Amino acid sequence: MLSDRQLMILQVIIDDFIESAHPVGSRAISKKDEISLSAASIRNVMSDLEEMGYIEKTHSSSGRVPSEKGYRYYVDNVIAPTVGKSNLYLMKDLIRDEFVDFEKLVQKSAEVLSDLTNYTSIILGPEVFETKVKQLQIVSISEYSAVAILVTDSGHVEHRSFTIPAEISASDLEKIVNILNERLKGVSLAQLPEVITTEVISLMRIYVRDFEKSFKYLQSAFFQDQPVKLYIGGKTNLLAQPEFNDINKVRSFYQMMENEDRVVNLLKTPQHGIKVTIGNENEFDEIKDFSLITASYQLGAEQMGTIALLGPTRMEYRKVITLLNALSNEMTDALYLWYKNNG
Amino acid sequence: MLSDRQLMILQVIIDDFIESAHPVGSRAISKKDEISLSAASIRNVMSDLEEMGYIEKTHSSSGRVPSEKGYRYYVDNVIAPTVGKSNLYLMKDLIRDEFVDFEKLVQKSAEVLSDLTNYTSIILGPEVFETKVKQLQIVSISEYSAVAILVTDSGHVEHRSFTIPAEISASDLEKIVNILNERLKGVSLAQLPEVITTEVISLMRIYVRDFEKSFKYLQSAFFQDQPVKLYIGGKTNLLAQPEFNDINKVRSFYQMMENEDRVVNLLKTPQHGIKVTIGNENEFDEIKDFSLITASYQLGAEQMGTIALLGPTRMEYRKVITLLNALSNEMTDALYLWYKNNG
DNA sequence: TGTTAGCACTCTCATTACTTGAGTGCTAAT
DNA sequence: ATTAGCACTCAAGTAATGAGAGTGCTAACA
Repeated sequence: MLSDRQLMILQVIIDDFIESAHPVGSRAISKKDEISLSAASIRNVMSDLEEMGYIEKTHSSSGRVPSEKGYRYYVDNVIAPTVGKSNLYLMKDLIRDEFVDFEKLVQKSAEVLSDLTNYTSIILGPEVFETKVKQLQIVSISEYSAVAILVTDSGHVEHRSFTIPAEISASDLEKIVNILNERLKGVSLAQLPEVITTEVISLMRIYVRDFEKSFKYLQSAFFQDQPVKLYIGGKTNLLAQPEFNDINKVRSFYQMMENEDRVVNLLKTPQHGIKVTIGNENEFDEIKDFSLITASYQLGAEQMGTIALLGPTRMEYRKVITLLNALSNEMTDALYLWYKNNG
Repeated sequence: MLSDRQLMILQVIIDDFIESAHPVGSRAISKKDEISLSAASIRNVMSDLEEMGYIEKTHSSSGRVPSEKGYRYYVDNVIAPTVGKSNLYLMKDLIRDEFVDFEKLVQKSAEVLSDLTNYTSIILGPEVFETKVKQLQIVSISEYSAVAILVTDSGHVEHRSFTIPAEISASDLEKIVNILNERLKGVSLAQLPEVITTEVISLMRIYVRDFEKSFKYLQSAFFQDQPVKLYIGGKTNLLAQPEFNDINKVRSFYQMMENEDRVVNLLKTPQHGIKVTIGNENEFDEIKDFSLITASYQLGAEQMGTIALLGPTRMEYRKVITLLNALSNEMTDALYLWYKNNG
């Protein structure tokens, strides 16, 4: 347990370092208004804090820098209790606007979030598996090609074009669509593949000549992979951070960000609420110099998606956590309202 | 006009520099198999070339580096005549696969192109202005919201969700859709806004009560901006180039690439065929250290889109130009075939 | 007994000096 | 016209130096 004095000084060191990115020395601390101790006394405290592992030196005679353990303590014991009290109105503005399109909203949120923080924001779109098919439709473009359009009850639209094999006539196609529509309406996207392979296939076999071929095409057009939507904002923001002066860091960072799967895995967390991962706490090597803060937004008890901010370990935790908290609440509220309207 | 000897040496310098990124000295040149002159003689030639502006020194006693004028000469007089002879089969493979979806094709092309060259590829999707409305449809999601879906005769799908204002009934909405469909079918996207404001409005006024409000919503859902589709591949490739060791270059480059409008403007060229822009020849400051090679792919006489590669001025022009040429031809062919099928 | 002034010590960082090697330009000989 | 030879230039790496920031420890102080 830290004494009041130790806590105070740890806090000053972290706050100062977060702002300046330079190691903090005892003399600098003693000059702060809120500190009325001499540099020498502070040195004693710092020595204690270092022994306990909360701060460290970059070299034998340098000032002190927060360690990951230090940040962790700061996040858990200094910031956490104060979150939730202050409410952010910027976010409200963002969401209050007519809720036209969920994707737009998420995209915009990512943008705002990165602008506000100067870090990189990552938002994982809502899980679409639980949404249900509202309508399936095929618009034929020509004799040889058509577009299949799938609309879900959440207003999500997926579409694929595909070529119509010569053996299938226009009337066959129409039959297929009718069957599919009848049987698939209300089926959740997660169940889709299963329902198709069991029920629909037998139905189709009765009505449609040469159905295997038709089916193959439709399936290739639609039911393989339901990609997770990923929105990234402010990828260049981190370039402005001084810890990014090493070009190799830049390389490995951007290489990681280009790999969507990797980024998605980064955010997949079973946990609700805010989660802070500092430096090596993270399991991915590429971001062992970063901190990642994730928050989930949800609909009822069911998790929907994740918002995250990625920045240096020297991150403005207080600001970021408050912000993320507010945004995830707003999004949860918005989703709830919207869902209610869509009964 | 350059003498044979001068041309030969210029070529050696450029080839060597493109490969190594280091200034090329007279002694190094004289050691090449294809050169049978002493270093001293080469120095004389180099001195001439420098005076003419084709090469330059990085400092008073360094080897020579191609100038932009040098690259320009190389591209115009050394490479141009040899292009078109060699045909690339990799590209064919790419395009020969079932032409399922134009967007997929373009995206894949961007990827392959950047992998093959280690530069950054940028592809501008086909201009959709000339494509025509095939069908407009509105799927209502709930009492309060709906999705509008627009399918064009090129198989392109646009969709927006919007909220239905309380004053508009379901039957009104149906009427609106019917009217829109009837009048808009076959109208090109470019004409869309005009047709709507002239013809459709008056029609709607007759049939639909309180139409101004409905119209406003539909319009906001659709007819404002038709975004150009942009595909970028291998954004991180350039990071591997030695000229990218300056972190500030990295910053300004990535900042530019995040601005879609800027990138689109970069590629908008009235010219058909291959166009090479070297360093300062380009009007955008951010890429004055880069070379940009663009090729258009087309349908008939009508330009459709642009493929481009962005790399350091020290670029493998020969390879890149050949590649781009092949790809743009393949894409043009593919589009032609496809259009014929959709006659 | 906790606090502080004082001082020797350590390490980084910026500056300067030195060395080496690659490359040029010129001149004189071939 | 070509080339060998040589003096000269510059970049880049390395070593030496000094200043500045900061620490740790000890002894004096309230």
